[in-house]
Amino acid sequence: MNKSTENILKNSNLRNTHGRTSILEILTKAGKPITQEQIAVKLKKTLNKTTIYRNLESFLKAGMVHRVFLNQRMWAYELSHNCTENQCHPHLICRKCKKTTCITNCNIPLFDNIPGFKIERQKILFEGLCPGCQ
Amino acid sequence: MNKSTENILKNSNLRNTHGRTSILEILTKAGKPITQEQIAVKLKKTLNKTTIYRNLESFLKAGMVHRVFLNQRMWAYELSHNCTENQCHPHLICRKCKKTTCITNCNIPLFDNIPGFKIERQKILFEGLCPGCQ
DNA sequence: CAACAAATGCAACTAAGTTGCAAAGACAAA
DNA sequence: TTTGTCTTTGCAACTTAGTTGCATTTGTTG
Ligand SMILES: [Mn+2]
Ligand SMILES: [Mn+2]
Ligand SMILES: [Zn+2]
Ligand SMILES: [Zn+2]
Repeated sequence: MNKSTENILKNSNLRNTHGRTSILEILTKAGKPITQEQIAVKLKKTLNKTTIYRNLESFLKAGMVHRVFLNQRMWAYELSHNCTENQCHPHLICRKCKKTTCITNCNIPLFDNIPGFKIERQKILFEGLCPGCQ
Repeated sequence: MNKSTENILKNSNLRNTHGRTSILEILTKAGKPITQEQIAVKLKKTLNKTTIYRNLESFLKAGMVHRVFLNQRMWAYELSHNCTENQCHPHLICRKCKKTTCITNCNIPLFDNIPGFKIERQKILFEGLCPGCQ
């Protein structure tokens, strides 16, 4: 909807459609990884699930979003603006409430000194308790 | 088949069946996370996939195996003997050959000092190049 | 506005894992 | 070693998450 979203799409050679801007808005508001289905229910004007998946795929290719694995059998997507080139910010899955939280206020070094391997990207998943569950 | 497998099963109140011992042998030989299907093709005497899943589930509950996430849409299972209580050993997925390697010769600290959170377990996934692909 | 490529909706399909149930098997007590 | 009971297994049908093909619609550029 807003100017910056429009420009982001243009710069990635993606057409400015209602679906795309809505999905980006929803991802921005979410502030954490969400699934296709969660996106679908938040949409004011419904979009076919195929379309949602295809849009997410195009965002992925353009580097605008990341696909995150969360111990369930489905993907979750989030804006990649809190990640560096070689490290996604970590996530925590709460043992009690099962919710996922982005951990962005931490400073975890990249462990790229593993003999024999070239480490390009590091992803960390924590299990434990979120602030609300202790 | 061997005595120790038998005892492991007994200690977990799991009956000593041919399927269980074969799956455990296969997991031991594999030395890395493998999927239900990969287990199935390695079996000398075929087992129904439901049975494989159910056995893996019982091993999981007993803490004998871990379920590992590998950027695909299916689970991989491995013996948990290379993990500590609060940290699975990391895995690397090679960008070139797509193979998964266990990283067991590293010493990565647990990042449990994240304000507001109680970290109980840490899982790391690396992307990069394996020794054979550089 | 016209032309064209890109995006969408729909229905059918695939893949991974799950469920219910009847039959077979493990194991311990007698 | 037989018996009884509880566990495990196989099978078929089902579920869930995501994908594919194709006809229609829409965005963008000139
Ligand atoms: Mn996040
Ligand atoms: Mn491993
Ligand atoms: Zn919680
Ligand atoms: Zn490799």
